[in-house]
Amino acid sequence: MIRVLVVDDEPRILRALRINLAARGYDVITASDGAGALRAAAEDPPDLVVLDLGLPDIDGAEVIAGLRGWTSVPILVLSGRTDSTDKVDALDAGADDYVTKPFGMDELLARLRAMLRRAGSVDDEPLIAFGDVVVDLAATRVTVRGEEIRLTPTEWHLLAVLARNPGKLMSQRQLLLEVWGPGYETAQGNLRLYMAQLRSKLEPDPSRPAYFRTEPGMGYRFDP
Amino acid sequence: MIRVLVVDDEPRILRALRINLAARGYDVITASDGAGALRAAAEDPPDLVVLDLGLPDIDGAEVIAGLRGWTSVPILVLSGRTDSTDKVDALDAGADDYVTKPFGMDELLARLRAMLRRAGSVDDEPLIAFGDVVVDLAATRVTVRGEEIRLTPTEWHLLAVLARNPGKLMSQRQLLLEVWGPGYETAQGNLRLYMAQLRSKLEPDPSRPAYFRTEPGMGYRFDP
DNA sequence: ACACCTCGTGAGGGGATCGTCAGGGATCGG
DNA sequence: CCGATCCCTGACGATCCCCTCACGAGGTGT
Repeated sequence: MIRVLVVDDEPRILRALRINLAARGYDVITASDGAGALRAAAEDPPDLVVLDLGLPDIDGAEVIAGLRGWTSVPILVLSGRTDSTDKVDALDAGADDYVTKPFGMDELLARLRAMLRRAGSVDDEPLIAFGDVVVDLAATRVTVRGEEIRLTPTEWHLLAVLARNPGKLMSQRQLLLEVWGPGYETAQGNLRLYMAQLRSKLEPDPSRPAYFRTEPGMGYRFDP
Repeated sequence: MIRVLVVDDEPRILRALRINLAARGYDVITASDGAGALRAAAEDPPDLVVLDLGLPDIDGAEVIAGLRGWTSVPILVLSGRTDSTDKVDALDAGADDYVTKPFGMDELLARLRAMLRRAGSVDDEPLIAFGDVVVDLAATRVTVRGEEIRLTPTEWHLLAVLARNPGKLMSQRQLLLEVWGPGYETAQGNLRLYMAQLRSKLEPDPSRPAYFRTEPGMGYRFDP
């Protein structure tokens, strides 16, 4: 079953999309603001996101960035604005397609099919291995020497962001923004805490980390 | 270099696309009918196809099918028809995106970027190499003979400024302003210190610098 | 030859950052 | 109502980094 996350603050459109998508056999989950969308996506990763730009709480581009930090799920943006710069901004922020309201339902469905087709054909290596650890990003599972390890949602989210950027230095600000969202950029104590949790669960010798390395004053680096 | 195949029978549009794409650094090849498009794609596979539906010889859907038979290259369809069924047909035939004429050039370019991003063919990793040293600005990583070298934040900041201006003489005032910010323009002792640290970590013979050269009385020059 | 300036090098104190532990509040399920 | 789980906050040593100071080397003009 293909899971679709629909984000829109207008109940009318939300209802229309839910009905039409459900009728085609999609599993639909919904959110009516940006924070809810990020939360819903985190706890139950969808295969496709339909995102309205005119949300009441968070700017659309930030929602896209928040998703792109840890997932490559296809994102289709809905917007009432026909302004060209909005389209360019959304697409460059990481969206995959852009449809202006009012839209034809059959066209929207065709675009969703095209996105799913492309996402399915690109088989992106969802398995990341280092040491005795295997991380399956698609299945949300991590094992150490074959034993499954339980991670809390926040731990997993942080691991996903790091694992999708192997070898790259991630600044504290970047990590805080992508895991906790806007407004938590100064909660560095938190980041230290969860980094310690990840290390204690995944590192062979947590006191001397080999894979989740600290770059003092700059950030953290995941190095398989 | 990213190769784009543009297929359109209207010389005006063909020219506009060629100029705009070439200006952005794409390698552009063109065709003015379906048969030519299939031939051109076969003998020199492009990374991206922009396809007009109103071709004189072959129906657009057949061109898409002809390409899809052997390649998964992203296809963006151009069309003058706003009819919804055309969009659905084209997308279901295997196209990845659909834009109606008249179109905004910046929107089209943004859609092309989005498609390339998803296809995974954009990997612009600016690498700077000199001697045995490789500097990866995107990942914030430096290696010497394959061994990773740890740099402190200030060291990295200074290196980044120099590496972004290869061969150019940077005055001390300029460097101090870029790295330490306003108010530190007179801390030349500091600059000497960190330049020495960089040389000791990156130069083959730190006492006789080959890449980080001193221009007495003027400043420093990074020369790969 | 001498004074003067700029640059390179070394050592050490002050301060920021990091890892760790303990504890309270919120949520969920039984 | 109670226990379990998870998230966040605060405090504490330990570590690492940045800056200052002092001294010697090399070049330049008088």
